[in-house]
Amino acid sequence: MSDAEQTRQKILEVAADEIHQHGFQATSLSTILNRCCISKGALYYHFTNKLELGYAVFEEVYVPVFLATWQPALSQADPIEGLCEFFTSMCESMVCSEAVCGCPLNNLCEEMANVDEGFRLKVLSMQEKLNTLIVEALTRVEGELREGLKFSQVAYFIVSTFHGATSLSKSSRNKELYQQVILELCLYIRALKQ
Amino acid sequence: MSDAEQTRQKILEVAADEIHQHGFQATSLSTILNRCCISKGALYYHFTNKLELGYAVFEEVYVPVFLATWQPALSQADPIEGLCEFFTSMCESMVCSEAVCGCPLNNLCEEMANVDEGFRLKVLSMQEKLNTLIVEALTRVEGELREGLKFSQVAYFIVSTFHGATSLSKSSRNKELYQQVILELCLYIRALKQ
DNA sequence: CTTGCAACCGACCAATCGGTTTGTTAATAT
DNA sequence: ATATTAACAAACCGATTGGTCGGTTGCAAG
Repeated sequence: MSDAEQTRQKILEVAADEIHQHGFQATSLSTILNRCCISKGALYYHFTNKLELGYAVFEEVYVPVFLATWQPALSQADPIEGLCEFFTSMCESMVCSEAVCGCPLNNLCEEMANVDEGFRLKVLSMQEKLNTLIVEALTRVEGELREGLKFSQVAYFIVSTFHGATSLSKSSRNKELYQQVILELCLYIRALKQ
Repeated sequence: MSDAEQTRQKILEVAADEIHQHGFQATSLSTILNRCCISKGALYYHFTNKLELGYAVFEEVYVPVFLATWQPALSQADPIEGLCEFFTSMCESMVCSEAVCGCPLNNLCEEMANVDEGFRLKVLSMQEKLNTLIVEALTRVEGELREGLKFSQVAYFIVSTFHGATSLSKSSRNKELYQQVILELCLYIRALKQ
């Protein structure tokens, strides 16, 4: 990797972390510059402005991580159990002490959907993509599931609940509340089977 | 109401709207001043600083509205149907064209839980309060419900899903997706009955 | 008639914001 | 050897931020 590319990646990495922690609007470029030990000239050499930096973070950091997080659960032989184990492991890997920053994508959705159309469409696109993945996984084991289920509706429901649980854990900083919602969600998911 | 109190209320009202639309941090005091047609002196006569104004908006605007929104649904003879009708009506009253700003409390939770401890605790307190209300409502009709239900867990689950659905509607600006999650949520809630 | 205070005005402040511009340096191409 | 360019550094910019402060007004009590 060239020096320039290394600089760019460092900026993306730090920016992703800052945006995850403080949101896009509250993220200060000067903070990113300090953490990267670079000058403003370097940043504006690689990105045209703050918004484009935000888009790049979304596309090149958040999206790949997001997909890599969900994919394994859904590509398991039994996606029902795959999802339940995924949610449960998210629960266990949650460290109480450190600040809970939530899902970067969901955060951007909450913060930016009304502010910038670009962010809104990108987030929406990812939500639809995830929905498709879940629907495909459910369709794969359709025979084992109850009849009359609307897969897309179920998929949106699952993701909504998961994000809602994440939101709850933000305010409570309490593993337990989060765990309760996840437990109930797993009950719901397993009840999709016949 | 005295002139001073009228000024204070006007500030609260406008600030509540601005925070709802743009979040707390992105809300500019000068915008509030312009909309209220008052000077900075007036604002700082009534509130010590921006944070205290935010707290006041939370306590005196958001909380009462929040409770007044949920209470009727839960105090119905059949809270199960009450909740379903409440969610459905939220769905119908949603105007597609106008920007969806989400639930003010949930917004503050997402934005401020990691930023300011005061906001976090206030939001958490309201979430617990709402949970208690739902648990009480469910307990009231315990006989009609399935056995083995953990009411608190169910309550947190319901609220999480509802907030997740709101978040989804933010990015999609699509009544339909929101409606789907709500439909599935109503299925879940009604299935709580024996 | 005066004194006092609640209620408010608006100029001012330092700090910070995102963004621009000019300058420098090392490497590479000619 | 010279010219060009990629890859930055750093000073600088106008705008805006939350916040302060000395002054002003209207009313009400003495």
